[in-house]
Amino acid sequence: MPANGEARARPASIRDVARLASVSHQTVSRVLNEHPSIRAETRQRVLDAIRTLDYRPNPAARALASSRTNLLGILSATVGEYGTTSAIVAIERAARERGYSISTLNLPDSTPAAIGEAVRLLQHEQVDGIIVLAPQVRVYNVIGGLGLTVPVVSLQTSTGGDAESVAADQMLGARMAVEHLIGLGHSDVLHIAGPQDWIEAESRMRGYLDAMFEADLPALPPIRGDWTADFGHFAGRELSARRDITAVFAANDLMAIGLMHGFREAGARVPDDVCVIGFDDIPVAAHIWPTLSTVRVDFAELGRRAVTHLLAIIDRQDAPVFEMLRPELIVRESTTRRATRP
Amino acid sequence: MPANGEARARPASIRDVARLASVSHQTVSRVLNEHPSIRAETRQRVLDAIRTLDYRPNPAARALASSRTNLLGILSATVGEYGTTSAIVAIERAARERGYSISTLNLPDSTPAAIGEAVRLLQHEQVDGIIVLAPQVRVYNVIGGLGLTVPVVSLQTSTGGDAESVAADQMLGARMAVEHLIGLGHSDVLHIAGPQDWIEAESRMRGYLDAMFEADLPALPPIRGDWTADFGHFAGRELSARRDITAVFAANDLMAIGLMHGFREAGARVPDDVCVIGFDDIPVAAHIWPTLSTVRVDFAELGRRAVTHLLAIIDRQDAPVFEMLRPELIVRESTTRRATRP
DNA sequence: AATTCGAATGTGCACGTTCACATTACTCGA
DNA sequence: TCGAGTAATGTGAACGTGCACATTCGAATT
Repeated sequence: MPANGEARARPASIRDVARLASVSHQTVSRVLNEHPSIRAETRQRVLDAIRTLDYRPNPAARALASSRTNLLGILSATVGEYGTTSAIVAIERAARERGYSISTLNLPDSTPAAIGEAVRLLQHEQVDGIIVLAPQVRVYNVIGGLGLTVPVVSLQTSTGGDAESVAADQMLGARMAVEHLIGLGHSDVLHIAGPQDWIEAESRMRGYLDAMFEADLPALPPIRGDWTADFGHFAGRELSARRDITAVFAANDLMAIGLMHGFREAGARVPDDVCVIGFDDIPVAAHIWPTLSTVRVDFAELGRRAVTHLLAIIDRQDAPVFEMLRPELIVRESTTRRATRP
Repeated sequence: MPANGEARARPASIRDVARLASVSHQTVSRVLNEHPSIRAETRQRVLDAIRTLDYRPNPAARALASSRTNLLGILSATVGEYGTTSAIVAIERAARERGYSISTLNLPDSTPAAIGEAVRLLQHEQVDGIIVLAPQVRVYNVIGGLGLTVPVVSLQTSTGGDAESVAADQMLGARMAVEHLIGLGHSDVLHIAGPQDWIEAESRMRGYLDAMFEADLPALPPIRGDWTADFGHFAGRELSARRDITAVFAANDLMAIGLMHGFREAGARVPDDVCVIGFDDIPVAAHIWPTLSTVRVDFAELGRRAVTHLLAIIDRQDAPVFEMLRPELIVRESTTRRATRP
């Protein structure tokens, strides 16, 4: 009969709990994992012992024995962007609420080698699933070709079939923006697109093209940007020479803001000479001058859906099918009704 | 001699490597952990076997055996803010480069209960160290009172002694901003501060007060904001009635931008009627109208330092002592020289 | 050639959990 | 009253690594 009055250095283990509750360690394990065949009175005794000892199962041991880690990997390419950041925060919250931890991995670049290495690293950490927030076509191609065994859910893919449920209808959002401009009487609407490889860039451009086509207006060749305000700034200065353009739909708010800056420097007034609308509704959009019209997407909700979806796959349940998230048009000063042409 | 042509379901273990290299598993372990007493030829044989089998040590097993996880916890309160986000990305990169993974935990609120629970959660994940990005005095008090065994490094603490080396000199930054305004001839400078509990808010306010005092100017009672552009907007409308104020130093860019919005709505022109300077240099600051003067802090460098510092503590080495990071004053349109008073 | 000592390597167990299987307790019907 | 069948619990062995200790090897010293 060992004297047990000593101060314990180590945290309590499952066997300590078992001893205190006068059961076997396996019974404790059953209580923890909600096995059905446990007498209510026994369960209570175990739970009491757990509380008394402030016992928490050791995740490393659990992972080793069960090869389940309760860890979700986030593979991201573009942290710093507003949308990505919001989504990540939401994912982390949602995951914690369900007992999962998050391991983030930010891609240094999106070469196939880097992507492959990143995925291998996450896989090696034995994550139970991966959420991909790297909306570049290339990334999906690489990951698809890797023959992974861990489930992967990606935000904003519009290429595959099943990932649709974790996407916002960006094409629709872009259409809403462009149709809004057309509704104001603009017929010469230019699009500043995102980089070629980006899925979101493609969807938004597609929305632009569709809206123009349906309104029977000639679509202008889009300009490829890189999402940054600096690029928008540059483009604005270049474009101000072209008097034929009366409205611009920029693929994100940062480029829209830079664009307005460029216009301003060149003497073109927004919205009087040219209207500008962005995409994302970043927090400053409502406060800059002129306040920026834009399209809002609930990135946080997207993140939560990704977690729900992924956990369903992990637990081999049917993943709930969501409709694509509907963006919201936010009209502000940068697209007020312009004087109709004489 | 076992036939080994079978397809393996499980990844290779340390014993598989040992068998292939004709050594004991312990020798493999020594090679992995860079034990000095290994014959070069043996090491090479082991390394070859590792490459052949694409072996990677199992983190869960390693954590269980050594109770070291190679995991760093990030406790954050304010993701979404530009500075925090930049720092987190940098931390993650720096940590990965040194073989550590990151577990992020975003505080839902900063009540002592939530903080305690968060820290306990991280501790229970057996993180080797924690980086705190929750610059509220309260948070440190709670954590300090917890008697933690894992090393904690926090960004931007100015209360304790040793954490100084992972901080930017925000007080200096604030002084630079205010002295800049004073240099332009302003004597009635108002400060829009951050929330009371925030260390950064206090440092920036202190810088304001010091600069005013040294210039022999009366410091106006600061207004407490909440970091958001919306608050700045509100404050701007309120303040525009006060004609005595000719310059405002806002504790961050978002409030500065909102403030300019409020002024604009009330008919006060920036910088002609009132100058505004912010803090952070968020990406849009250079592109809004008027372009925003501000103070730039290298948050990414701060994050890298935090990692360096923390790993040194974990490895029981002397932590390198950095000087506080020096902020940089960025002068733009919002604080151009104003007409001197008649 | 024997002795010594450090370098190089091997052996077995511990870490804390889950899994497969074994055992005991209880319920119900004949 | 007994057996069958299921509910409830227990036993021992993994999982893959690091640690403490034991052993062997080799060269230098006497």
